[in-house]
Amino acid sequence: MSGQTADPYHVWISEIMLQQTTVTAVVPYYHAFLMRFPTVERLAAAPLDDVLAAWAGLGYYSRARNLYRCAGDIVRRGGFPRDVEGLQSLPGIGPYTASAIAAIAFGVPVVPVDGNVERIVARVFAIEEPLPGARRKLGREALRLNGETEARNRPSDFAQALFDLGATVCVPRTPQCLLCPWVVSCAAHKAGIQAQLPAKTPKAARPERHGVHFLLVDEAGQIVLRRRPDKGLLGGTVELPGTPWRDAPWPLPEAFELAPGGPRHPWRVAGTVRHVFSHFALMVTVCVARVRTMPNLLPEEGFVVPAVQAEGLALSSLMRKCLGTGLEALGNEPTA
DNA sequence: AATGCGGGGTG
DNA sequence: CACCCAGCATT
Repeated sequence: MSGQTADPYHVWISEIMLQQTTVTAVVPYYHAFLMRFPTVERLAAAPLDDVLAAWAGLGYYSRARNLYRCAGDIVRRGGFPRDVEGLQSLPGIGPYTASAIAAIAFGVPVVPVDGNVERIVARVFAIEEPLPGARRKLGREALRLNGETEARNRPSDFAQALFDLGATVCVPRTPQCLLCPWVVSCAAHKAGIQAQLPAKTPKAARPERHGVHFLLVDEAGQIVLRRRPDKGLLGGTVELPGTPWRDAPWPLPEAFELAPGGPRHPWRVAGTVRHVFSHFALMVTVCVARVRTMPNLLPEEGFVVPAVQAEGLALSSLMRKCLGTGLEALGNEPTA
């Protein structure tokens, strides 16, 4: 598997399979796949279902669909693009995979930067800037590392050597520094921080907020909705009536006081819905109740609409989730 | 910028 | 057994 002779079809298949997937998981699939689809032409000519069947068990099945679309594109254009930009324009091929194919199949002097390479580079140069912000910097340093190695003029060998090192020695949690050929020049090892790198931006600690929303259904299949104010979060969208969203969870009796038609309905908990906004996460408890006839509602409590018309309204994805949870619970309930 | 997409490995 | 992993497409 060295140098400029690797078949781009083989490289492409293996790189797609190796996205988010370990080598040991890929190997049997890879061989079986190439037996079944020996060339890109044979792949493009096969039924999609055959391709999906060959992929079954590997996960991330959009990879298989993109692979199939991509095979058609490649055959139509008469072969693989031989540069990063052309490769990246193909479905399922992003920045990493485009660089990997270019380097390994075509000897283009680029360094494909995957998680392994990011980890190795962050450690060798002790780069403490967290990912993903440091991605560009790590890519530049990977190029610099390439220039300092014996394999500098063999992009394919350099890339594959880095993958091997990252997969077997410079592993995420417990790097095997005693086995590492670069231990003496590794800045992170020298500082004793190799296991802490690469750093990652702490996932923005979003405060969690809580609310309770209500799905009230009458015998005619009507429900109560209300419109949010035009300004602010989810402005102008339609929602199930509910409590304000606050930091503390709502004890149900307290929430029921704010339910449409008041607390005197047979409310029960249908489930919870979690939704992440940019600046906080929301946990919604969805409560449902069936009534024979709709109570009279104050205008601010909402309006009555047949449930089947709800999906035509401006429901946010949060409220679609809540409505779905509520309707599902009602559907499972023996009609009283 | 954040999320969903699968399955396998790890602590 | 909950958590973690980290390319690409989509939103």
